[in-house]
Amino acid sequence: MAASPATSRLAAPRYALASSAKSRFDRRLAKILAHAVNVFYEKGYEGASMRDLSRASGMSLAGMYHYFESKEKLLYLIQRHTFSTIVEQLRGKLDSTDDPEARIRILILNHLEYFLANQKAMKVLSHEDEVLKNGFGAEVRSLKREYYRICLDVLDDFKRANRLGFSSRVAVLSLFGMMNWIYTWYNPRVDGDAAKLSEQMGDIFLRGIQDGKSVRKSARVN
Amino acid sequence: MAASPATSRLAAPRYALASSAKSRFDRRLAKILAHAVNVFYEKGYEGASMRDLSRASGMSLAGMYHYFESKEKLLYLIQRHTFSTIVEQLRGKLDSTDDPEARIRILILNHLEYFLANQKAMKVLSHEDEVLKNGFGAEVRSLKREYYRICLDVLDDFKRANRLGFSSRVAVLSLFGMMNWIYTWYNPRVDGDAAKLSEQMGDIFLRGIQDGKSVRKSARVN
DNA sequence: TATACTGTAGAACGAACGTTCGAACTATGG
DNA sequence: CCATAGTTCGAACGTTCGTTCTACAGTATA
Repeated sequence: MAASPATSRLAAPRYALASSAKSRFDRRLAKILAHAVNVFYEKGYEGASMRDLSRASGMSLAGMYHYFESKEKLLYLIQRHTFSTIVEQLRGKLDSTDDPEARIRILILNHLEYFLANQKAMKVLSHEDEVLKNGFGAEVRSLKREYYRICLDVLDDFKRANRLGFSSRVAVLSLFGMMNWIYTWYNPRVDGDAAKLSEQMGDIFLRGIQDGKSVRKSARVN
Repeated sequence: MAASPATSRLAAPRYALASSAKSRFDRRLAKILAHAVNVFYEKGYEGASMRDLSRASGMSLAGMYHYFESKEKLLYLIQRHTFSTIVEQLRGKLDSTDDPEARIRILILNHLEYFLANQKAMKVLSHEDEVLKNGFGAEVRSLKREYYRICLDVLDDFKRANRLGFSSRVAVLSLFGMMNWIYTWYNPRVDGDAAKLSEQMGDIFLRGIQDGKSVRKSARVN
């Protein structure tokens, strides 16, 4: 048979990556993933060839297949790692307070901090979110739903605490839009760091979902 | 020689499409573009093959090349048409009033109306915005800057009229994010039509960029 | 009816794609 | 020092890619 290790070690913590993975295999794989992120970031998933990816990692084309069985799995590993890390981080930080507004601020800051620190991975996550099919796609979509659920709950708490009437769904999805879109325009020199940006977006969003006489209904179209 | 018409008619209003294009050639091309939008929408630019595109238009692979000289040009024609139409529509509608807030409402409604009515084309425009290089890319980017400029001016008017202090850049780009992101989540059955959505987003955004005691600075993180 | 141009498609081009195979290398442990 | 497992890669597989060539049918003009 002579099966490759990636397929033979069926159980075992193959593809650890999240925790303190120590084996030579895991460290090498993590390096490959990091280089692959750069290539996917620049050329897109379909536009990046296995030859591009192997060149970027300084490894032969065939050698890559020792670490993962397909290009699709490579994208899956990147997306899973990125998504589960941001969910994990958010969970930890939200524990620090019960104040509903502060929790929304935390959510925004965490998202933008992670987004800007891992901009390329986050673009690959946002931009290539429909290419994974079947099993891999289902797993990533499940992580996404989990993240969405957490944020929706944070918003619902705020809404209840302040007796507000906005649609939580539209609000949270609008907020995601504001934040995820930055990969198309962010420039550190003119836009500052995550703290500055999250304060600005937080201000807009938090004022936006609260009641206020400031909005003149008369100015509405139709 | 036997040059194809697409390359031989050098001057002339080849690729009219925007205005009331009447020739058999233009009508057929418009049909192909419409079908191509569907395919790009579902598979992405790189993921869609010329064979997919020809199948969708019910035309042979070779026959397509009578209407445009490359796959890249096909994407360019789609993007240019979509973008110049939305810019043109916005220009027309903004003329109807001078009220700064009403103009922002118009901008949002126009964007969402067009976005939802041409959701597939708008996704192709948003999602495949980096694949066009050189000449084609420069032209589309120029249209994008024009649209950005108009929106920035509308926001600046509002800011000046109400003596507000927000960053117009961050505000307009956040607004684009809110609006453009909807292609990832919009469901007509639960989210209603463009008018409803633009009222909700308009409320969030307009309150968000105005001053108000509602935002507790104390709740800020760090 | 002869002439010229427009529109269409079958077949093929070379290049690039994701993936596989087997041989060769290196590291480890008895 | 040999045996074994883990790691690497050149070469090639079959397929699909975007594009082109050529021949031919349709249509309008003269």
